[in-house]
Amino acid sequence: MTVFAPKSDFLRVLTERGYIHQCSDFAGVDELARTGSLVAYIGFDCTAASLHVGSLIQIMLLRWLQKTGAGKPVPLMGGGTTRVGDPSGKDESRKILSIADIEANKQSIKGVFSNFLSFGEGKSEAVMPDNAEWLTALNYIDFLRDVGRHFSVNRMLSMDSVKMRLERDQELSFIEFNYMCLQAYDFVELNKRYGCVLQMGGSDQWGNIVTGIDLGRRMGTGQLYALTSPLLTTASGAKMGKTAAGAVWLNADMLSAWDYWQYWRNTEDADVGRFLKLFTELPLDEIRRLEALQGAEINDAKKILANEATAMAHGRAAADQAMETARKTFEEGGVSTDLPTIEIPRAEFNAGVGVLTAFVRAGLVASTGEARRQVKSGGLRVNDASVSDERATLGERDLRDGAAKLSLGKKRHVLVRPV
RNA sequence: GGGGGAGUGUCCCGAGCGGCAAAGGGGGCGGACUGUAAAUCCGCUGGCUAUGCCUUCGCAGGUUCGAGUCCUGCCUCCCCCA
Repeated sequence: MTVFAPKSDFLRVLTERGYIHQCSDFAGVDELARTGSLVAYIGFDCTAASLHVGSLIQIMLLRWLQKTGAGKPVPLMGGGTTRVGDPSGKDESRKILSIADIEANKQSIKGVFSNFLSFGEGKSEAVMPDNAEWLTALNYIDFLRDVGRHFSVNRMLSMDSVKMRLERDQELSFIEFNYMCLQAYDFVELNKRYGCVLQMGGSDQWGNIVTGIDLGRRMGTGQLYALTSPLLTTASGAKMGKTAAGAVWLNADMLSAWDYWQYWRNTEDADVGRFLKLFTELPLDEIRRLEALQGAEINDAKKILANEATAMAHGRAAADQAMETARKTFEEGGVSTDLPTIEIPRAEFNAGVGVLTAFVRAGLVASTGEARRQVKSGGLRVNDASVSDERATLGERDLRDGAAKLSLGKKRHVLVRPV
């Protein structure tokens, strides 16, 4: 990357913290950011009911834009484009979601942003449009005449997202092939509506974004800009945001603050510094101190990472509570009443609930068969005592403060409480 | 339209002479070692009221004591020819 000394706080922060993969024109973006007149958007798919950690870096871009006073963040809901499906970076066609599902997903996703951005009509306050607002109103013939004529199929065929599919003989439907045209058109439309001149996104979006810049020039928007963030993987090569239990969702109703905190707490040593820079707002000199910690001491840095990241997504109170629960559970080996809890009717409990069944009910294992296998390898514990008899039952003697602690492995704990 | 090939354990890839709950990977989970890390090593990786029973190899039939494996039809995908 070329050496560029940004004058704006926005680009300086992004550069220092490692958010930038490519930018079409550093100086141009820098100047707009410096004068506080940078309107920038990032599109978000509505393919699931929540965004996950993989989108967090994008959300942070918008947050820094607002926080540094560089301009107006525009998180764009892809209510329209999600009906089409983006082929970028995907091997296979995406299944097409129903319009009702997309709408429900959109509503659910909207909530996340209020934790990260402040919305309003002010110059640096965020707005959240949905591209369904203009895309669904398009008339096919008009669109072809006004917009379609600016696209070269020759060039579209040479784009990585398309080329990859063609080379591997993988189906690329016409509807997906059109995705980039719609995304490009979004950029132009947002320019008209909000004076938006910068589109940001993951590095896999570079082609789509540049296509939008190009369309803008042909349709008279004036100069537009692109800025992409690196595609994040963990130090050992795994994609960000996926765990055994599934994606690391940002919505509290899909992943509890406790589990979210644990996700960050379990960061690999080699990632701590990088993640502190990207996913917290701690000052850089503080981060340098934390990432320099050696051996077991780096656990302190991970706790701070978990705390800061959780506070941003779920609030400071939820983060503090997760930390306290973790302290009691892991450092004192005790029972925190704030652990995830399931309830079992008193009568059923008194009649005797099999341990295997209890672990299934707690959601720690998928079936009694799996529970049985875990018993064999010593993975199940009740109140920290290893389960050796698969026919044992839970009873009054297992209750501590009215609940029994079931554990799978060393990290996953659930309380069972008779009511 | 004609010819050829493929679809396997509901995460993925992939072997499979008529005796198959089905080889081997990857991923994942558990255990050991540690620091709730990484790396490494070991075990497990259809379901159940469980020495048994039930459901699995694209779908539906058929042959057979017995079918992932053989036969027929259908669906989907790929390649070659038109």
